[in-house]
Amino acid sequence: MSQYNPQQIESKWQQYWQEQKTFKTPDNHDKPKYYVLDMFPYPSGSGLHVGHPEGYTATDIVARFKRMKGFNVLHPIGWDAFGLPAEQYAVKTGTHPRDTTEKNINNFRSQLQALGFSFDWDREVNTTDPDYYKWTQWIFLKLYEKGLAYEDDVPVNWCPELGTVLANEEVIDGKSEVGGYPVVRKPMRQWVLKITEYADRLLEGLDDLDWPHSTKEMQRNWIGKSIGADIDFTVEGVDKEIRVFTTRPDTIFGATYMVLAPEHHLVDIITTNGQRQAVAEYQQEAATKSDLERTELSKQKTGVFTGAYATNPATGKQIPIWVADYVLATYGTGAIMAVPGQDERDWEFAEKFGLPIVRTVQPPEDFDGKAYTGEGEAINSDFLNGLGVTEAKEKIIDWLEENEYGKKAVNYKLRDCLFSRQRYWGEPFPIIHVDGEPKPVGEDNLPVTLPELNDYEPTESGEPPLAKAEEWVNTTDPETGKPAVRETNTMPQWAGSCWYYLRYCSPDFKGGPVDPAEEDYWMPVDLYIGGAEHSVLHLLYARFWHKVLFDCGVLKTKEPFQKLVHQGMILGEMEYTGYKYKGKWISADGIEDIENVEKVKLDEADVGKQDDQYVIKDTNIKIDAKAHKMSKSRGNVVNPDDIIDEYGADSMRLYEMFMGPLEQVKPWSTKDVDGVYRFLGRVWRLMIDEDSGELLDEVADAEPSKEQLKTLHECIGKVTDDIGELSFNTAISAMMIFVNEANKWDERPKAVLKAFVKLLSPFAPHISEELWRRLGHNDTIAYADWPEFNEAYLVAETITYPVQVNGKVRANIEVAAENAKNKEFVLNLAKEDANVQRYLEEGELVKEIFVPERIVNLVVK
RNA sequence: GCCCGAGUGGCGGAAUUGGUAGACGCGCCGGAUUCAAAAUCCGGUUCUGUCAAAGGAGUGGGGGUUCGAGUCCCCCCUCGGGUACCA
Repeated sequence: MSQYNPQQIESKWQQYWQEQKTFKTPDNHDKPKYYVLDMFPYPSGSGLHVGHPEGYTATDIVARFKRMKGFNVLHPIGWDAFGLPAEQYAVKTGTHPRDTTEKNINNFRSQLQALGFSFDWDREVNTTDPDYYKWTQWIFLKLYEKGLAYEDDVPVNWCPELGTVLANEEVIDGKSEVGGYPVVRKPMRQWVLKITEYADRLLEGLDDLDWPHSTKEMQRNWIGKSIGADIDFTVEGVDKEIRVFTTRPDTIFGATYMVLAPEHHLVDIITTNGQRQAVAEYQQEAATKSDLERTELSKQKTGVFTGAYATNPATGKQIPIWVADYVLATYGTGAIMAVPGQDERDWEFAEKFGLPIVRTVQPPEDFDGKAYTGEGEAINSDFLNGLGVTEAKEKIIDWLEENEYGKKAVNYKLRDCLFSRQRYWGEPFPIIHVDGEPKPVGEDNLPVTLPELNDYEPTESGEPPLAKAEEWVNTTDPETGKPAVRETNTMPQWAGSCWYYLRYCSPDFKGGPVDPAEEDYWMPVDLYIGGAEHSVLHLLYARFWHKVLFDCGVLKTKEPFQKLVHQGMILGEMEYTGYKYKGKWISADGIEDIENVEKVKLDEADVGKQDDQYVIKDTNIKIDAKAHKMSKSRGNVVNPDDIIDEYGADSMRLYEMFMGPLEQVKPWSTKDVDGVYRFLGRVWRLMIDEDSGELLDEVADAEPSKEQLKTLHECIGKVTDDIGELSFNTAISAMMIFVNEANKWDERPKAVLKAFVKLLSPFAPHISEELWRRLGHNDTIAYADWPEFNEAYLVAETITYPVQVNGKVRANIEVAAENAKNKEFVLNLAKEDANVQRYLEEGELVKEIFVPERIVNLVVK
């Protein structure tokens, strides 16, 4: 008895690969290289979910394919292992985060190995390893030296109860997501990275990258470059000017008032005594609102008059200055000239507070809205009248510059990024404070390692946990011998992931983050696969660091990731939900309006379909049918281990690739795994006698027939092309077609079977290794030559032409290959067909369409 | 609101980029094998119609271009993702 037994085969070959170090990256640079990278995982306690293997299988297929195509392949993995969960667990249990992390990594590693991924395990990196974070710190020092890392008081979401700073998404309605404690905006001393200095280069660099359009677009929006003008308005009676940024300087004649953000530094100076109290109250109110609240409550504009006036430099008129929180302190100059005629927000505000509105762009006749933001001729604008928006902008900027009222200016939405966290489990900063001033510790003193602590909670005064390690904190400046205090903040989780792809090139290099020769050979990453949730932050920060290291002369490449692909999320199984009210089924529409509706999960067998609606079978009671995101709380999480136990890793890999296009969101369906499992069974039985376990008698050293070669080469062509385009689902389909065909053969030439096994091997490596061995090879299939596609074998003896009359197929005709391109011959044959003739008789033949080897269309009137 | 992306059988999806819509798989129906079942194998499976054919309809809806449209153009609807007072 020797049926296809994945469990046996898979552990055998996984062991073989490990012992033989089959996937060790070659040390020499004698071949073309290919660097294929996955976004490395955070090793969480719950282990792998089915989303991880999706991207990893895709890259593994490409890695294995490229090896067989003769490339030196770098295909590494590692761990993004700093982070909050291990620290929170430590606070609760006292377990050192290092121990938790190590345990989780071991679990992840064995899960990944059970899937048969061809990672080079000798190149594993771990962001929490001092040998790794030494270089994270080293890069920070470079940033510091270049003036790109600085300390600043930044308002952060401070939660006194939790004693920590929270990210915006961790704050809900002014309360902490965990525990529901109040959160306040509080300025704290933080490390900040000056990413804004690279805004233009980060924008321009996108052009040449082979990335999803939407991802590039998101980065562009995030950087948010806008071109306009800075204009200074003088304040009446105060020797101050207010600078505004505007993208519409052409509308300045319609600027009927100004607005300052509540935090603007001039508010206190210009406010008149009469308005002082009202303004102070308004500022107080604004301070207690979070950014989110300000925008969410934005339906109603609020604001107060400062009592002060400025002069509009274009009109010479006095315009009132208001304070309102719809102007953000953090964008532009924190002040605007308000042009209600051409700005919806200004219109809304002007309407509410009775401020004058002047149109300076002529709206089209049929325009019935309020503010008009489109193209049009300038009106009410003196010397700009009659000009289009673009010309008016140019002219007014010239005028502003001549009269020294302002100048052309560029602004970005992008802000410098907060780089410190008040936490333990992160990279310590290589910074000491001497006489209250920050000072780098010097390269020779790296790494600055994390001290041991007894507990991981922040101090009562809200200082980070590291402040408790007094012996560590209090040190001396090695240069001057003066007493010094170590920085007690740590770096955020994303620090380590900004450069890990570089470390893989030379994981043991002692002279820097990456060996220049290795970087020169391996970089850039040729294919990077990971989730779309990292479209902006990770990918932008990594590009930023990369460019900084380029400027430092550490790197020769300008961009890290040449081609990027996002795998689509895998949702849970389709769920059918019916609704009951007072014990009776009710239709799914309109249930929002009814209270006490009972949700009932339905089995697929009880579901029917009427037109486009899902219904309870044989009724017309509508139900909901939806696949949801996998989540513990929903209880629809699929564990890869279970699938491997039942079907094997090869089936798991194959199924995830067969589900649909890699980039698409798709619902999981365990019963569909049966399909690919059966396919592998058929592959097995194509060659192996299940009774004896030996090769079948049909498997022979015979010359392949023409037909067999055609079947094989159709498969080679399709699979080769499809891997190149990451269309794994159709590649698998092509292999299924081959096997369905080959199973009919009485004689199965070894040469054909071997070629097929090679095609299968990147997808289902374990069964392929096993069959390769049984077909008479003693070495691994991993470096076998990829089969050469030969189009000559595809030539068919006859070609079938569909024959249309007026665009509808009325017959199919067989034409011998030698006549297939003979237009006259084919058309005559087509017209002879009895059914075609019936339709030709209905009128006069006016046109004949002949597309060689495709179609015939006869047009009759 | 704005910016992307997508709508194809009962389900996941395919379609050489303008050339026979529904490949491949799941499910379902029928048959073979079996004492029986599992497993496996063979056949069928968009809807409608028919003993069978011939036909007719059909890729979210409406219009258009074309000999020919799932594919190209215009308008609309629905769903998914991102973003949100960025002046």
